[in-house]
Amino acid sequence: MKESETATPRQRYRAQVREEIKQHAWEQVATAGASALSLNAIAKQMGMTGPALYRYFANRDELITELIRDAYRSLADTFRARVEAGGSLPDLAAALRAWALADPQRYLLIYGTPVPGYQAPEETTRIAGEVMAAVLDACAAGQLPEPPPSPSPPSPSPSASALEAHLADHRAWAGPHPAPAPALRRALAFWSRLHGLLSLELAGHFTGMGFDPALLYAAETEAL
Amino acid sequence: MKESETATPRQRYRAQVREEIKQHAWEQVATAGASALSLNAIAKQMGMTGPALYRYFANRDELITELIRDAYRSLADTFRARVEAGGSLPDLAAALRAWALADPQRYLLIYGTPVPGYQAPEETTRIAGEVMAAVLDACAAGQLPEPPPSPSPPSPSPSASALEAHLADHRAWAGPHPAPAPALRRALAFWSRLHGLLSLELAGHFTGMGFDPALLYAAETEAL
DNA sequence: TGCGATAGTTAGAGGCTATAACGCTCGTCA
DNA sequence: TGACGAGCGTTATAGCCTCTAACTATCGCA
Repeated sequence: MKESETATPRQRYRAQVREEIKQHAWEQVATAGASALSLNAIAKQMGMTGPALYRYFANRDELITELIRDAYRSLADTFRARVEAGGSLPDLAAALRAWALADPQRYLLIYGTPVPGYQAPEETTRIAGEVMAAVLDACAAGQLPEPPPSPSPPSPSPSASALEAHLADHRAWAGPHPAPAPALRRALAFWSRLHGLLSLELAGHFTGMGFDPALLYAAETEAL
Repeated sequence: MKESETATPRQRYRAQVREEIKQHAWEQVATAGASALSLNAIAKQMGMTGPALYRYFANRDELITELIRDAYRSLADTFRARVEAGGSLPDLAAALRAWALADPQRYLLIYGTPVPGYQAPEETTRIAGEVMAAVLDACAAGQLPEPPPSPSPPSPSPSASALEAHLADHRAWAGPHPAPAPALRRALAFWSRLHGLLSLELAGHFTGMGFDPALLYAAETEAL
């Protein structure tokens, strides 16, 4: 709000119209999916002609990129808030499902099928990194500080320990995060398993199967 | 082949052109994704004008539906062959990954983001059921016939047993398959976990993270 | 051999993205 | 306070796309 106070009237108007465009864009995305988003239709809804929108977004891709950025931002903020409130991994899992079900197309916008040529800008990948960092925080928090090297307990399978060794060597994606290798592994399992369930559920692959996806989700959450 | 022998020349020609159209369609899908598929472009590649293709497919959706059906058919055949050769669950997992990596867009065509309004025809859901049946076969095969009701072994977590009880009551999706509840649970875990990994990998969410997705896949396969 | 079904054509309506060129208005600054 | 210029929105246009209508030409069967 500070910025909008100090800006010139022209800048304030511009920012306001951009927001209005994005709002209509979200409505279209929510109802028909990102692929059906039409600048022309948005302009008509706003009582303008199509080309006018090109004053605000260079092209359709730039608008979608902005929506993707905002979606990542929203998810990162949601996770960050949970983690700072002391949330554990199951808390994050529940938050993720709630966030996804609140607006399925928003989830699919960032984790759904990308168009082959698309390259996300640096800012987007940075925010995506924030999301992973929050997951890593939760994984590293609810964990034994340093499990002694007794190879007995629930018999870590060969692939699992091979993976952990590999991850210990390839932890660039975790940035400067101090999470130990088992936490890295848990974070990847969290991400991929829950994404698997959510994307199948949101894509409707469970409809008609009769069972309740929430129970499956809860069981997978607990298995982590 | 029998059919094409008994058919009239007209019918044979028609079937042949349909196949040629689908072949060009697959090329487009493989390079630019299903959303970029253009009947016009296909027609030009074949030396025809756009409207000519409407003699063979009522509209763009019907062509895509046919591609989806063929993709499911291909996956179901792949699974069925493995199961009949005595393949275990890890075998199916490896086959799934190979099938997905062979043509990522084909995988995403059936398991990627659907367009909101789309309703799959009965035949498609039936073939999708075949895929699940093969997984259920593998799950039921490599399993203890009837674990005695001793609630001790690796302490089944509350959510997991609640889920199994729920699945025992809602097994309509398994059809007449005789798989016990734990097998149903394993099949769903197989499907959702591996889909999670594959869709993230194919969507490029692992690129730039440095680690090898194959190792993560192997570890998850073993965890099943 | 002739006729009917069917393949492929052109023409065109209506949608989309995107650019170019034009007026008009609003805020700023002398 | 008044003039000027930046920026907003318009129309026109090009070039895609899907899909329909109407016409022509051809192929195969009776």
